[in-house]
Amino acid sequence: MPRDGGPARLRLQQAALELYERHGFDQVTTAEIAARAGVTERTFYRHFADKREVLFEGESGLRDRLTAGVAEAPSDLAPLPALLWAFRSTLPFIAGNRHLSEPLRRVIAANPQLRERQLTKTVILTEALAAALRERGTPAPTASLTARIGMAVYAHAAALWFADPDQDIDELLSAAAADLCELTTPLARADAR
Amino acid sequence: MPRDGGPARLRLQQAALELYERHGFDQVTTAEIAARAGVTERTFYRHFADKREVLFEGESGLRDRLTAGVAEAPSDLAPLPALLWAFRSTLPFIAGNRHLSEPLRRVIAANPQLRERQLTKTVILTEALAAALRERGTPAPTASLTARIGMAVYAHAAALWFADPDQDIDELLSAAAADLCELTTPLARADAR
DNA sequence: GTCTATACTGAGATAGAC
DNA sequence: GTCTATCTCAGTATAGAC
Repeated sequence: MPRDGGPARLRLQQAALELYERHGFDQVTTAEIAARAGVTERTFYRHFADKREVLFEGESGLRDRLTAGVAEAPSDLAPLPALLWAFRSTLPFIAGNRHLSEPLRRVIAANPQLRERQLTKTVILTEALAAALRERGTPAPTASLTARIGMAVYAHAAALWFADPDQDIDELLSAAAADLCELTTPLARADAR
Repeated sequence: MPRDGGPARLRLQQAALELYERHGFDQVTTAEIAARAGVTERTFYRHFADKREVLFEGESGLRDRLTAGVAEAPSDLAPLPALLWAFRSTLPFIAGNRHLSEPLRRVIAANPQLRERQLTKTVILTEALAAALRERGTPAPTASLTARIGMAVYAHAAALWFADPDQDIDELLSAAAADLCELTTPLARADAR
């Protein structure tokens, strides 16, 4: 069996993104992707659990950066500020990779199946952030709630940024955090009930 | 074609839940579900878009109740308190249906495909809540962020409740809201940056 | 209601790295 | 020799087209 140069995995990812973007996710078969990558269809499934997963390798990279950011955040920061600190530390990376992540984003946005998979990745990321907070000593329930709230703020800022890329993402994140404070002040007045 | 008694749709839902629970989602074919419901496989796909969707009819009921709750909430309530008010108004319904929703919950939790679909339903619910807040006059970006935060609080409380059903879900929701306030106080001190 | 494409799975064989 | 990546072949079931 001739093994040509590059790793099949990477070639499959590139082939998939190109074909998905050109013809649409539904119109591309795994056989086509495999053919373009120079391997058989079965090999596709050895590397990726299904037709969607081939696009989401990059997610784990972001996850690693964010959890590392939580670990590196100043230890005197409270849970939520520590999370926001971690988000800020990844913004340069995100903004810098925009030209690469943009086509991927478009492909995912265009297909329900891919959007569905991305939600799963978001949940995994949320759980990873909760675990990272627990590593800092945050109690488990607090860590879980903080991760959910932090992801909500982050997702909100990201959505605004994607809607209007000219805005500064750092400022959007700060604004979202400030908005969160405003939203919760009436709750504090009403006390625990 | 003999049409026996009950509506096919309901029989399909019941048959699917029973079979999924007994044999596992992956091990059940749509043909088996249809046969058990006394219809053809084609009829299954007339009623439900895919093998998963058959389990998620109840979600739209909860969505309707929650959006109605947001509309009915006292008009002087700020967005987030209004949302929490709506959540509280649905708690009796949720707690009351527990014996019915429990097996459904187990089936969904046991399968990644079903969990993935549920996440989609959660996103749809979040967007519906944001729309309901806009109907109350909440500006669009605030409505969106509020819906995300509210869902985070609700999901957190629900997770704790499912982990320990003996706790009072109303108190769990209040506690989650109080925890949210505590989480955000250090943010307010650090100001907008 | 019928037919079909294709996503996905399983078992077993081969090729090369170490 | 082991281990891993790949291929071959054969099959099932979902979902969509007709």
